[in-house]
Amino acid sequence: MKYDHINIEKKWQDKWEEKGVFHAENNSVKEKFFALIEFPYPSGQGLHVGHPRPYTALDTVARKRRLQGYNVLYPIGWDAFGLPTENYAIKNHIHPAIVTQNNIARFKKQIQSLGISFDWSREVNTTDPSYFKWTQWIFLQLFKHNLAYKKEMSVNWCTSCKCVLANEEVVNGVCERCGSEVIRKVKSQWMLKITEYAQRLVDDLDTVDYPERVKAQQKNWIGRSTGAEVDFTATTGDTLTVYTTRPDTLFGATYMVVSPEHPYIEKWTDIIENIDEVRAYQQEAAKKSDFERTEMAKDKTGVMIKGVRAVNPVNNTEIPIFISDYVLVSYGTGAIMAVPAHDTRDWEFAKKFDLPIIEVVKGGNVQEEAFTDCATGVMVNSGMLDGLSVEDAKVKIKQWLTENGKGKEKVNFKLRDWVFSRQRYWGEPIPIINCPCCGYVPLDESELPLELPMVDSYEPTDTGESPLANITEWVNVKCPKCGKDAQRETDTMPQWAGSSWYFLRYMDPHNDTALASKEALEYWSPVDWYNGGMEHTTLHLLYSRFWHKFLYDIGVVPTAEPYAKRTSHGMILGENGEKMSKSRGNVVNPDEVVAEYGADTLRLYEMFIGDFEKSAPWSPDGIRGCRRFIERFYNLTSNIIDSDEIRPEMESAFHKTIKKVGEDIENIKFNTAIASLMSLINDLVNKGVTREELRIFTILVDPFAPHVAEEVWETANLGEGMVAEQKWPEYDEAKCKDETIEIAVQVNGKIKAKLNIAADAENDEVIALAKADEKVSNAIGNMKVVKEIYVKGKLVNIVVKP
RNA sequence: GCCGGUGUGGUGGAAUAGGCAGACACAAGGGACUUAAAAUCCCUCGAACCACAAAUUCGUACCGGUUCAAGUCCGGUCACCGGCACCA
Repeated sequence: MKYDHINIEKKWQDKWEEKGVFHAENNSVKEKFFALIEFPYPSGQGLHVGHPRPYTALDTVARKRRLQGYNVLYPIGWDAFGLPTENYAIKNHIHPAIVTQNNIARFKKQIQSLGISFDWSREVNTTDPSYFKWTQWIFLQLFKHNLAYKKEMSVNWCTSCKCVLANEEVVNGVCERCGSEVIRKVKSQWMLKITEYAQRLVDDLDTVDYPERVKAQQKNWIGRSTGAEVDFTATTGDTLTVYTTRPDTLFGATYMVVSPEHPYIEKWTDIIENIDEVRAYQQEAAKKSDFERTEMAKDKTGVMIKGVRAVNPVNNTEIPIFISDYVLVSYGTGAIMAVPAHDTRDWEFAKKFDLPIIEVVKGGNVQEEAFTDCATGVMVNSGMLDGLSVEDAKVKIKQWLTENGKGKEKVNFKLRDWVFSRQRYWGEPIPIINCPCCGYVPLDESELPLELPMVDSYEPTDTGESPLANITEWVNVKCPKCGKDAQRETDTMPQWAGSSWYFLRYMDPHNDTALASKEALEYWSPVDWYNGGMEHTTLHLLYSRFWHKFLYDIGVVPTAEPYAKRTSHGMILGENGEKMSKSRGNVVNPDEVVAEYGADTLRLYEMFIGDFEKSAPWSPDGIRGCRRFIERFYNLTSNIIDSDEIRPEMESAFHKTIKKVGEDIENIKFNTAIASLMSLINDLVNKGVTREELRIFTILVDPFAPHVAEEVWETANLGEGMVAEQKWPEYDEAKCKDETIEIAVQVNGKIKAKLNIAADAENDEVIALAKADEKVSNAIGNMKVVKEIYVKGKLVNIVVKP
């Protein structure tokens, strides 16, 4: 019997929607389960087969949880602001809003053809004013709590997008999005103080269930380090503070280095004897991008500042001060004490400039190379620290510094504040008015949403100003505070804004008096299970945790963390094992797969292709096995034994499969869950299937291949209603066990025979049986038995000696 | 350089409180059905030895260790992937 996937899948998709079986209830006494996927950016390319992998995975979980009686919220929406849409709009002279609308329509049609159990009644769209009203509202709260501020600073500027980028968006010195060169540009930017939350963003990772690799990457990115600030006194009388993680090596500091941007250079202009040389070096450094500076890391450059020296507070030694671009202005204090004996960078610099190298931790040959692997060493040449371990020396010197007013313990982070403005049209306008008298004045909340003006030209400008700046009728307003002439902020928010809180909107998507009602937030928070890509670990995931913590602090949301559990899917690669991309020509469009094999086959294959957390290459051959499974399942309906019971000989197989499939789904081992269903169906095809067996099997298949499950349910008349309305079967642990089992018998670890024994047979009994076996006794021969081991249900090992 | 991960048949991948390596599937080969093909069904399928079978030996990147027993644990090496990187 041929399986007509085209008509059957359409039929059930319509029925599900008609009955609203996937709609979540907001006022339910049932236990809730909130499953979340990263909502897609509706690009012009449409879906490729990588998109459905996470959607299907959580759909499998969501469908199973519904069958288990949970009130499941599994929503979707569109992260639709952003540059690709805007660039496409500019090129083709279509308004980005129209482009967005078209792309969404296409994405929606594609996704709906997959039969994912999304609650479409809660669809959100970040570009919808009723949505971004609340994105702007959150920004205003951040502003009011001094977490949003404007700052003149050197920023990453993409020469092609003509737009500022966050540090996170610069990859290897080029724009993450378009691959163009990124240069430094000094601009006034809106910033968000994510650094204020750095410590909590690290600490609270202990309270959530994320994969270790995700936690590690976030910690790495936040880059917490503990050390000390040490005050050196310059010969000018100024205090020059450095940050170090190795205060124990203070006696080994033979010179200092300040970054080219350090403010003391200005201050000391008249004192520095070689100021021209210093200035020239500053200018050279300023020309280089951050990337160039780090690329040339190997070769240290710098200039000694003549006329000023610094005094080491522990031994009053005068040491020289250099400027060098290997010291970054943006980290610590922008100045370091250099300990060449125990730091590779300082060592290289000291060698180049012929500076003294003093060993302060015993163990290496510091004239040959820096001895950095010295955490367990002993202090030397260090006055009061001599003889102490590195660990103890750290404690003692910090104490000394504090007591003598020469420094203090200090924690530093690599994380920097979030550059939040973009000089583009297609983003949320920042709801701030710049008044010459009152400064930055927040728009009154009653004026939200502040919508984008409809314009003809939204091309970026070369001057670095937002295209909104040219629209004078929009820009020029009266100051809400003093009523005088003022101007709107013309920068827009980055794409990360709308996606930093979208999961909250799903809880109550049509609310127009709050981002979501208190009741909805209380009931649905936190997200129970969030699946997404590793590429968002340091961007979206960190940003949204930051916003959520802020919303928690001001009493808007009930939990400190937004996501209780996070999982990550591997990519679907092209047939050639490379990442799918248009330029590589290895993109597989799900539409074609759905047309040829059906959505169920695609879903099943995406889950069967391999370990969900690892990437796997697409195989046009591999998918055929999944289609075969669907057909074998469908054809079971013509092989039914008229019985409403599980046959005794099938009992353990069914109980085991129920257990395995259920556990594997929760543990994201979809591939082995499907393998166990395949094993069972192979048996059923041979032995036939009773009505009850088919009923159970169909429910187990449903989370993976819901259309064919419904069709089988209906065709075989297995029960009232749809499969989607049934109860997930329970298993009985006692019935998962077989009465007789096969064990292996080894002699000295080599398998000699297989034995069928009763599962509950005792040690002695099994060993006696094993020894009675002809092959085993031959192997033992007349050697001496020294040990007999029976591992219950697994094997026997008889250890013999000649 | 630092952090994280991975390494198993022709292929995708199973198997870790240490216990029969290769489940499940794909591809390939052989057979049945068919005028033929497709589909379907049955058989074989890590390697060596061998006419064949039985038996034996080898085999989870590499070297070594612990153990009755190691893909799994420990020490070391190599390769690849991802992230970070002059962060003091």
